[in-house]
Amino acid sequence: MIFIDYSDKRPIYEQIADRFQGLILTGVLKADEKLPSVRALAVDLAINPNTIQRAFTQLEKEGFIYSVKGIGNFVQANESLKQKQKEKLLEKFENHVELCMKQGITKEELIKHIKKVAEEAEE
Amino acid sequence: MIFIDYSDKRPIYEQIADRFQGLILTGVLKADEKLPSVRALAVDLAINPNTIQRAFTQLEKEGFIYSVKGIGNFVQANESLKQKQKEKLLEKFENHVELCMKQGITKEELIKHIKKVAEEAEE
Amino acid sequence: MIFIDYSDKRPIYEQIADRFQGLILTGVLKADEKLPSVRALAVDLAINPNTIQRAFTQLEKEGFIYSVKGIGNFVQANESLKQKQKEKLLEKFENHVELCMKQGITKEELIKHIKKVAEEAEE
Amino acid sequence: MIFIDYSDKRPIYEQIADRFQGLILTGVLKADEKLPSVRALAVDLAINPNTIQRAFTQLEKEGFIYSVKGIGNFVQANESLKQKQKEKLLEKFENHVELCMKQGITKEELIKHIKKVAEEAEE
DNA sequence: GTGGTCTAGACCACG
DNA sequence: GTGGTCTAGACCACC
Repeated sequence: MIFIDYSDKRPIYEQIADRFQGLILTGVLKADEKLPSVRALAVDLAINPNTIQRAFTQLEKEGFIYSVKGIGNFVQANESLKQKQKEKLLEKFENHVELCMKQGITKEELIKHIKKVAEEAEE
Repeated sequence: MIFIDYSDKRPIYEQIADRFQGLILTGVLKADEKLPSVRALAVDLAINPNTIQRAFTQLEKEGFIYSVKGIGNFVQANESLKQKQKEKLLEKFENHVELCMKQGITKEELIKHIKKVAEEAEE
Repeated sequence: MIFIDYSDKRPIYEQIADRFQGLILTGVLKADEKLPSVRALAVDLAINPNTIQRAFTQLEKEGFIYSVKGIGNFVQANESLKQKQKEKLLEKFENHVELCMKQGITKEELIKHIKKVAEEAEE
Repeated sequence: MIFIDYSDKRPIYEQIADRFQGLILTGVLKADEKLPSVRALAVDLAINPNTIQRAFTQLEKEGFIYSVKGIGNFVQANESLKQKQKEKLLEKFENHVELCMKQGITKEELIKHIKKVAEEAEE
């Protein structure tokens, strides 16, 4: 369910947080579902519990999960989060498109690549 | 011509290198044009000359500039670089598109945003 | 009558104690009225009986209820409690006012907000 | 400038973050001013550098400071933050007022206490 | 020297 | 057992 890429330059806790965020936003983890415990995950991934804890703390502050002392961490049921997330993605997308155009890539070319990705995804 | 964003998380030398890379790829800096000297830039930006040197070293390694000892650093005339750069951008673009689709954004929506950016750029 | 907010950071026993305290102070629970039994509440809220017991113990220590072994827990009839409670609230209120003023909020502004709340409550 | 209250139940890192937040919002620390270094503060307060770091990380995430690797942490110049902070305070204030009224405290009484605090502050 | 990340080990409150 | 906090000590990238 979760894995660490040590060749990735981003800190481990961020990788973990991002991974869970993805699982939540894509609906793999449903609302109020329990996440694995800090210690269990730490053993599983062979890393320090503190690092997991840090990931969870960040997820909680961002509103993706809520934690109950002595019980565990659970998925936060918040539909508006998905909307915000989508807006963020689109903003990043626009920035990227702008960058591409500055380098002389036409919009037709970009659209071609979108269709290519879409087809590959369908398969 | 060059500026530093201290609130940016990326290291300063990378910001500088990226900035020059952009100026070269967009044609603002032409082939064989002389870049500002390390010392002059260091004074100008009020940062350590080592940092500038590091940026230039990276640019040279990536093939954007060539340095002549005792004289200065110059823009590398290499058309194929632009091609490589374009491919890198498009690869990043495809990854982002894939991410967007995983979050349920349709390709029509993406295309709509491309057109929006294109129009804003024309103005 | 009682409910638990798991997204609340405060411990469960404290939430329960506070809730009963409110019910007593507002007069919903009258003097010498019997509180629900520890076991019944535990089943009802689907939590550990120890947690309920802890809430009741605290309430008893603070003088809001008295317990009769083998019979149950009852509301303490003590008018002076309300007075003490009021003083506590006002002390907290003054601290908050002080904080607001340190941040440059004028007393006129605060009074305006009080009137606003008062009007909303009348409706 | 900063002190720790060990009898306070809140975690140390939160106390420190709150204290700095206050100093920034009240204007004691001006925009772009350098905060004490993580290590220096740790020695000064006789606590672990990690704890300070945590406080700073939180302050940065909340937008009160920005950090530059290898240089230090600096006060973020953001006027809109003060506004947001004020709104938060007033919301908390209204909640408290509502609570007071539920316990039978009149608005006249509350206003009287505001004036009392205001007078004490003037002295 | 400075911030940022990680590990190891410990203690506490809660349920 | 579970999350939350703290300490001690280490290593890294950056300037």
